[in-house]
Amino acid sequence: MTLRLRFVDGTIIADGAVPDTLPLTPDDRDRTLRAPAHRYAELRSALDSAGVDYEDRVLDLPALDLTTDYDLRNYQREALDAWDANDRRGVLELPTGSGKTVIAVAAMAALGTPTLVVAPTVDLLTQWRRELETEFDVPVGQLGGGEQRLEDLTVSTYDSAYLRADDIGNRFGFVVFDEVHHLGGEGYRDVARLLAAPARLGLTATFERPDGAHEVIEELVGPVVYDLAVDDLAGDHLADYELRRIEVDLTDAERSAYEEAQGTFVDYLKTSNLSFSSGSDYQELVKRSGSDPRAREALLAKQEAREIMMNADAKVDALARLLDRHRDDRVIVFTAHTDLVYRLSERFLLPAITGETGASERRAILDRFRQGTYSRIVTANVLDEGVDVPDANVAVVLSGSGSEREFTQRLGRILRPKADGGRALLYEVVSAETAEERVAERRR
DNA sequence: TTGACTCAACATCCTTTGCTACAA
DNA sequence: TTGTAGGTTTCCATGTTGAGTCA
Repeated sequence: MTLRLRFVDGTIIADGAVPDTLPLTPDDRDRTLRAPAHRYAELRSALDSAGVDYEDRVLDLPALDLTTDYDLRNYQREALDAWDANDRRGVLELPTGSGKTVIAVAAMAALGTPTLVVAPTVDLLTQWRRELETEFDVPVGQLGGGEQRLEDLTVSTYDSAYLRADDIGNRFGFVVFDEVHHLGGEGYRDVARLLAAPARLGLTATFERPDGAHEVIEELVGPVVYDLAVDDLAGDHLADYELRRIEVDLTDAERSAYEEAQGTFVDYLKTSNLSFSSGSDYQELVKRSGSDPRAREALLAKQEAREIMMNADAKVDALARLLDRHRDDRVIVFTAHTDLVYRLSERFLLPAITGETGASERRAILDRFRQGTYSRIVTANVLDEGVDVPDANVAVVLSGSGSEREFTQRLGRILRPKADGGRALLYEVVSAETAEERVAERRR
């Protein structure tokens, strides 16, 4: 019996005489040899180079006529070529606003095979679908956002792709992961694992993850094959920009509350033999806090210290001065906590967007910002990613995490090239002599 | 179709010090 | 004496999102 490959529930099963060099593991339940579907391309090339004759029933895909008349910029062409040269696998790390979508569309046109595009939010899903419908003359399916319709070109959320991957894993020859850093999530990585698509493209502005899970992504999608930083494109395809740090002092009351809380935390560390040389020690502390009351107290104290430094009164005053200085500019204000968003919204009469803001209200606010009815908005972490935010030229970061990704995304909100060629400004307001100075240092 | 709700998943959460028991 | 591991089956809090359900 000749060797036969078939797709079952997110895995490739090999029937017949199988060379032992193949990366397959025996499945005791039904005595078959299996590999996760993402290794399909690898299996094929192993069989081909061993000269083994086999029957391939994994994918049976129609050829699609996808033509496009996009004119790629130089760096977009280079990125596409680099991906092509790496057996059509890999990640492109490019800044927000550099036209990642365009590159993916060009790749789809070049391959002409059924393609799945996976994106993290419904908002991005809608943008992708619109883009593909405009560009190609074929129906575009959608999984997620209330629809479950499969077509040769389909866009999906990570959540829906996760739910459907085992039964649609053999329907596509190409998969595009937008904001591919999400694929490192414990559950989401199964999406890439259960798909057989040999061609894989990941898009992101910040590939590396603090938890190291980008290594998993490299295995499932491929390594970074092309990358550009904001500074490579600033002044050319993106606006020039400037970062300004403003330090503010805590009030006396804030200072003493901060020192006391931070002290509780540091005292615990000194007696707890936690080394804190890496982020994993924080996880350890969290674990302990489940059973050790002192660990719990330390963690809550740390939480309190963070809230004090991130929401300091002087930041509100600093914002007042900045809003005054930039009366004629388009300003987005970012914070880490929703409470502060609403406080600022009341005091300065700013339209606010947080996780609690419903979809229709959010759309209305963004529309008015786009039209110019509003020239400033305040938000927590909502507009960090995956939302089509109208352009601004001034960003004020009142508080944020130490995440490089969050910082890059916030900066990206003001980098669209300006009509008058003007430069964008990002202010970071930081509480002096607190841990926030380190946090701000870490993110950039 | 919309809105309000619940639930689960994901992300961030961080510091400048050196412990203790055990096996080789 | 020296070098090394220490640990299972997670999870203090806050914020955001998608899926699913129900009215």
